[in-house]
Amino acid sequence: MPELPEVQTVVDTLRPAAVGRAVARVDVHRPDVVVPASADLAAGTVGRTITGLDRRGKRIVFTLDDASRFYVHLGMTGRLTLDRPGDPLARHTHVVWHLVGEPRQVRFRDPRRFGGVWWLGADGSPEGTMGPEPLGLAAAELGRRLAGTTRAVKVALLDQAVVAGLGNIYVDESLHAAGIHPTTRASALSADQVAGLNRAVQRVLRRALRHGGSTLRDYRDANGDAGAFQKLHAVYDRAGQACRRCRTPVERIVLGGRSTHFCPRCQPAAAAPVSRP
DNA sequence: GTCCATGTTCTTTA
DNA sequence: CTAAAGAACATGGA
Repeated sequence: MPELPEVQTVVDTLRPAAVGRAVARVDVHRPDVVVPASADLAAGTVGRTITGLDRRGKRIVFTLDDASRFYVHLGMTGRLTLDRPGDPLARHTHVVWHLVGEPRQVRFRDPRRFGGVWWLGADGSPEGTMGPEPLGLAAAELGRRLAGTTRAVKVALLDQAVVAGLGNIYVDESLHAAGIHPTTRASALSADQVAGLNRAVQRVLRRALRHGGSTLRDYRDANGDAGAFQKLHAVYDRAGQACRRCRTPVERIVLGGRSTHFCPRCQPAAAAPVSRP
């Protein structure tokens, strides 16, 4: 479910209820969603106060008053929601945090379990090999990162080590907004194309943030509300439908194993695209 | 039954 | 050796 706009919206809707609250109790219904397996999430969080809630890439980072941290990744179908104790516990709810002085509890639910909870302690970092945040990124830096790979620009932008936070929806939407064909080799982009792409990424992400992200199926913010940006998608999940800019039918191909949507008129094929089957 | 899905990581291939 | 391509993970909906 989650790319940068969705994850940021979860953080924004969860923060007022969570930050400043002490953790009264943690129910771990499914211990194997906690990484590493040796971590004791309950022991590390009960009695601590949540002092920070932030997003880094697609990771939701909780900071506690003893400087220990953990992050939640929503994977494909994960949700972090605020629910009343009386609300029925949905299937695949793996962890519940009870807070002091906040009637709602924080529930982590993830049917496919591609997501999870990563315990960092006081010394660990949520960074990993993640690249920079796309909002505020300089075009020259994006250009340096794309120049280093011959992969299709679509595939390169999905790589969290290149830029953090983009996923299948926003890569397709950004490439459309920039007028760049998804099979174009990343290293073959001109400086002008990179600059345009950088602007397009930021414009698309900011618009999506204003609309609370995209809800295709699973995504909800912490209050359980769906996003609205899916109604404004130009190409994503719109194969065969009219491009919102030029009315040409949107095409769908597979790149990097992922559905890829583009407008053949707005995004003309490059002279030497990455070959595809 | 089939195919597909907002993601990441491991394995295989070139 | 490295980079790229493909498979795998687990569940549910169309």
